[in-house]
Amino acid sequence: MAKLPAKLPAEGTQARRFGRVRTAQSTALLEDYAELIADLLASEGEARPTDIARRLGVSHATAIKAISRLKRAGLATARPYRGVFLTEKGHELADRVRVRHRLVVDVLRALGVPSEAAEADAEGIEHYVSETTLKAFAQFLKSRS
Amino acid sequence: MAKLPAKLPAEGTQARRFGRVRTAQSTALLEDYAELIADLLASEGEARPTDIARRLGVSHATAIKAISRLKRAGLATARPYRGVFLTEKGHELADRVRVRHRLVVDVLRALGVPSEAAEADAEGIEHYVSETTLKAFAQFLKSRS
DNA sequence: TTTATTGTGTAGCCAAGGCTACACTTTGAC
DNA sequence: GTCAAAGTGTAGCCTTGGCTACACAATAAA
Repeated sequence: MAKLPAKLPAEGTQARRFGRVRTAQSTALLEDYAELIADLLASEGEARPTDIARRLGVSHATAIKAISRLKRAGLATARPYRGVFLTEKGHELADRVRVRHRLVVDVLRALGVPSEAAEADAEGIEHYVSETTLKAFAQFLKSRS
Repeated sequence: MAKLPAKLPAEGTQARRFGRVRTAQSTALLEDYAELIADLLASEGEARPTDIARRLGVSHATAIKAISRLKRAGLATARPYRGVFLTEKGHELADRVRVRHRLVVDVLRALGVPSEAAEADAEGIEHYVSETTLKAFAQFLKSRS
């Protein structure tokens, strides 16, 4: 974990926001892995490192490293040669991520973004949408249906 | 720059999207720096590493390292102890980023997101909005005014 | 049951983006 | 003109998230 900067007192709005983005970036990847693992567990009954790697387009070594970060974060468990599983915390995260993803995609589509682009962009956008914004999105969708 | 993965042929949609997100992430920071430098040049007449660092809430060493990446990318120039300047390419990038940022903020606000959250979230979101989505956003704003 | 294929895990390398520590310029106040 | 303060730059360290290469385990085929 990166050490906290020497000066914590809010240096200004911009600095605070920039910091938030950095934090989000570091969790974005764990979120993606958690979601994919939940997905594989649901559809295949198991989540193996190689499958995960293939789905994400990375090498299996990269996937395995990410999995150990998940384990360290208390999101997953894995026994050698026996696949990966999510902890309760991991499942909760995956659920939250899935809901958020759908919401972002739906809003984009409601704004007139073609499905393909909506899905693709949501993949990046979703990690930076705050609770506040999420609520507004839900509200917006409800109001126009 | 990270080397290209061995297998380029699209492994599948998910892998392609994941890859796009990774690419966007690597340019996000350069975009933020370029925008800030343009901002400082416009408002202060000069962009000094320490100011940049303060505004972003990072150490000056970090800012200086980022500036040399900007130089390597052909986006900025700098002479020792003489501040940072943007190349034409850098200015173009900064302009594009600024326009995109405004558009994202405006759309979020139009969706009912409070200004503060809209500004903060846009900081993260903007880097992942494709041209297609941007066009849809512009269209949406125009249609409802 | 041996063996080939596939999967897993580890080690080691790289670049990015953080940090602190230290040395060197510049600049501004006497 | 000197000197202290502020700014700049470099070096070195860390973690993350990529990669390849190689060794080991499991499984399927002969």
